[in-house]
Amino acid sequence: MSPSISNQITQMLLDMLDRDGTTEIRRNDLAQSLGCVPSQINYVISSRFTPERGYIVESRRGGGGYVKITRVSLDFPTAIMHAVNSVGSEIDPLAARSCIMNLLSRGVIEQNGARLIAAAVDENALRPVPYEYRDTVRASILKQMLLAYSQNRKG
Amino acid sequence: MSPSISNQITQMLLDMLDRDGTTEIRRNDLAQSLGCVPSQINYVISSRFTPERGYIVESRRGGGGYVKITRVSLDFPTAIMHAVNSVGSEIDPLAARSCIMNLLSRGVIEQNGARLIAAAVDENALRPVPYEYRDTVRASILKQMLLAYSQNRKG
DNA sequence: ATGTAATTATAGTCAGAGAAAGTCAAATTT
DNA sequence: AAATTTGACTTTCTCTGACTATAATTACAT
Repeated sequence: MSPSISNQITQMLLDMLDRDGTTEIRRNDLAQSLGCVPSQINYVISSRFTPERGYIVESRRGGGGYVKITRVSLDFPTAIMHAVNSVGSEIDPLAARSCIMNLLSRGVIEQNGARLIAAAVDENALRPVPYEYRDTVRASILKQMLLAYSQNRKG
Repeated sequence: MSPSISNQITQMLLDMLDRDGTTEIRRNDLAQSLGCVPSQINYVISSRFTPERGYIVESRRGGGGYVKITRVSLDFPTAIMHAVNSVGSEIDPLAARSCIMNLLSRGVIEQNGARLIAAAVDENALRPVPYEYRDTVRASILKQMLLAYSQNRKG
């Protein structure tokens, strides 16, 4: 893991979330204590704690304001369907990765499956497809695989 | 073994890999320290650390970016490596299917894995890719997935 | 005491600068 | 001819700060 500030913030938030699945912060304080500008917290949240990835974020401005992050969890079929539906007709490498990681971290899919799916939709595997089609192909493969995955086992 | 810069880079990466099978570099730093242009690192990676030779490469751009190379474990079934090498640069749906079935029937891969791989290289998933590229893409994906599979525990 | 205005305390947005890595094809070496 | 070397250009990800939006609190007038 790279030592970028964004990654530190991410890690810190994940640690807090690991305790009870929810965390509430004061944006400015956190930024202060990490030595970055407040808006970077927003950047991290919007690039990593997305609904796609299984988080809901609420906030409030003004005096006594806060930012609250909650990790949501769904049952297997619902989670898979949700994921499939969220994919759309195109998906870029980062979003695909997020989608897979999200399912993995929530225990919807397993490490082995995640690896296979990740390998299939990786930019590396898709190199031979013309750039303009890549995200469309990625979406197609991802959806097919998730569907196939849901056939896989014990519900 | 000429002392070309590419060979030096290769050797350095191999040395790093010998420690724990994985290595993460900052492309620009490495290029700097070896006195070559950054893009030469890409050349080395794409010419020597290929899936056929048993390497998985991941990377990230932007601040805190990196290039990570992983060598699949030395004790993984040679059968998989054989399969990867037998695939070539193109493969049609039928051949792909029989490749997968073959590995499955020999117990090299499992039902679940076979299903995922089959889904990914299926004509259905690849529909969005122009016909002329399909078999090439299929080959690329298949190889990447088999390689990823060989990373799975209890293989 | 009550309603309104001013002030203060937060958080959000966005565009631009900065930091890596990737691509491609021409030039060079082997 | 094939492999290597190079650098100009592209794409992606991160960081920053000026500006905006909203909520709570305080001040003030009635």
